[in-house]
Amino acid sequence: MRRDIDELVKGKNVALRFSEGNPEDEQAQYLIPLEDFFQFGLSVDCILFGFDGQEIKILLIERGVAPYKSYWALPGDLVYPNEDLNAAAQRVLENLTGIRDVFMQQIKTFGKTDRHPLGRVITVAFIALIRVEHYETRASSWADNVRWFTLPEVGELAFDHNEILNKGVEKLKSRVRREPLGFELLPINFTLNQLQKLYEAILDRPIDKRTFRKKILAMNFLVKLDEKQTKNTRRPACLYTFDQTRYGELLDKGFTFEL
Amino acid sequence: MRRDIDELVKGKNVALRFSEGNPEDEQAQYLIPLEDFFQFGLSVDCILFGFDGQEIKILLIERGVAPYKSYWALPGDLVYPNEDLNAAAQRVLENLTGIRDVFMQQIKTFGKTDRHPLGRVITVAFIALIRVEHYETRASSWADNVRWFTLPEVGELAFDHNEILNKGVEKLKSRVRREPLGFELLPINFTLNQLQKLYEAILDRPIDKRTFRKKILAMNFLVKLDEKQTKNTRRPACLYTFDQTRYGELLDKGFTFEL
DNA sequence: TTGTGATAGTGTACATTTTACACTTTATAT
DNA sequence: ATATAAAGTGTAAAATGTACACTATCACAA
Repeated sequence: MRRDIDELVKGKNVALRFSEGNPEDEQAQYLIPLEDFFQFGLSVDCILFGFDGQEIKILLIERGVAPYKSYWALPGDLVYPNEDLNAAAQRVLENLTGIRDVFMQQIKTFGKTDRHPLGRVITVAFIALIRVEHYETRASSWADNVRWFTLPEVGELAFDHNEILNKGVEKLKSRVRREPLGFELLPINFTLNQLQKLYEAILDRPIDKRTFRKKILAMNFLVKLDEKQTKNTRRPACLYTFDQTRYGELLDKGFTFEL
Repeated sequence: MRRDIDELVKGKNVALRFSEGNPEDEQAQYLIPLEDFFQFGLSVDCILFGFDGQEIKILLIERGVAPYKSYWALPGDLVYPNEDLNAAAQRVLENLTGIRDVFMQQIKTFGKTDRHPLGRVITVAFIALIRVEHYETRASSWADNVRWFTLPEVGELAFDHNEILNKGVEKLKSRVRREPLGFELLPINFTLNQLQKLYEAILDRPIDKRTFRKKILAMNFLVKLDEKQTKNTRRPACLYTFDQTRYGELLDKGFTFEL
């Protein structure tokens, strides 16, 4: 993939030569000044959202190394040279929580020239949603400490992570109304009350119970299960599950989720 | 900003040392393997949308250099080491069209490992909207040729630019319904019929005239001007303009644009 | 100047969607 | 058996969205 890469390290002002097709063809060659190429660091940062039944929480790590040692930060890491962006983000979260195939979406890339004290490192930010029931956080070599925060608990973070976090919360709020993301934060089988509480937590406003149930059931991709909630103090609630296949079929017919 | 950078070129396996605060403090130092750092190329690509009164058009350039010489491509360029992402995108479009302060939004970052034949170059994609009345395209040192395309006219583009373009069109369609972007594509003063045609072109479906006018005027941020359209063949239409200040005030009151 | 043609501009009735609102049911725990 | 706490359900009024067809105005040409 990368050719003549040895040229890169021979000296600071060496240009990288690259030819396409016939190497004799002068026209097919061009020079790119090294100064302009392969100068950037690249990282991914993940805003990992969870839901404990009451509140939306965000997983942060306490940095164990400089820069920003002992600051709390979004989990993130440098991208490996042969790794896709999504793969890097998945890797970060797998190392941290042990979960594979986390639901994840890219939200924005942050690239201010001075955002990293070490040099020009740009970062691609993702939001990730997990079912809290599953997670098991692990300390990593980069982190002293790992902890779930509610939004108001979050203080000053490392790098530009406050800005990234704000963007992530904003995107979660807007996307959760137009895409069926909420289910990623609940157990596979959930009650309608759990779902409603989740939406109320994300959108930060109360929702009328009957209206909510009518709307969400009318969309016709929730399947009512025979089993009911166990371990409830009082009357147990019916369990539902999100039918991905049915949702896909609806999409094909031009349906758009909206809440 | 970047310290000890000379280390970078001394040899392939040298690590970059960085210390924060007191250099005596061992704890505050850490090593990053060179292999993982400053390995990436970074570019921006712009999807430049224009509207000729009938159809949405996209500006493409014909590449004059390898790779993908003589393919059509989105305008883009490598980001300078000390340049912010937005600044780079603005520069690309200023060089191409002579316009400064183009309306622009980041849409997504594309970073597949094999997307660039030269090496690992990731690109941050933007959509940009301009008033066609103003533009004056210029050939650049990178481009043989510059031309507006309608969407169906676009063939196979360089790199992964078809994928980027599709994403851009998708984002334009969804954002134009939730943000007052359309006005960026029309002259400062425009008629309601022009505005309607624009929406019909972007959303690719007919809209009822009376419904459209009622909706858009009810939002209360369009100002009817005294002057009327000139150079019309038949009855001239009233001109309107978008009142940015008024729109801002509405936003503060919790209003959300929706069409 | 007058007539004609093309586009601008307007209002209403009906259908749909959204909202607000309070009581009954059910399983559990005592 | 009974008390309790949470689950679950329907309707009417308001607001919003949609469909639809004619009149008004100016430019141009005769």
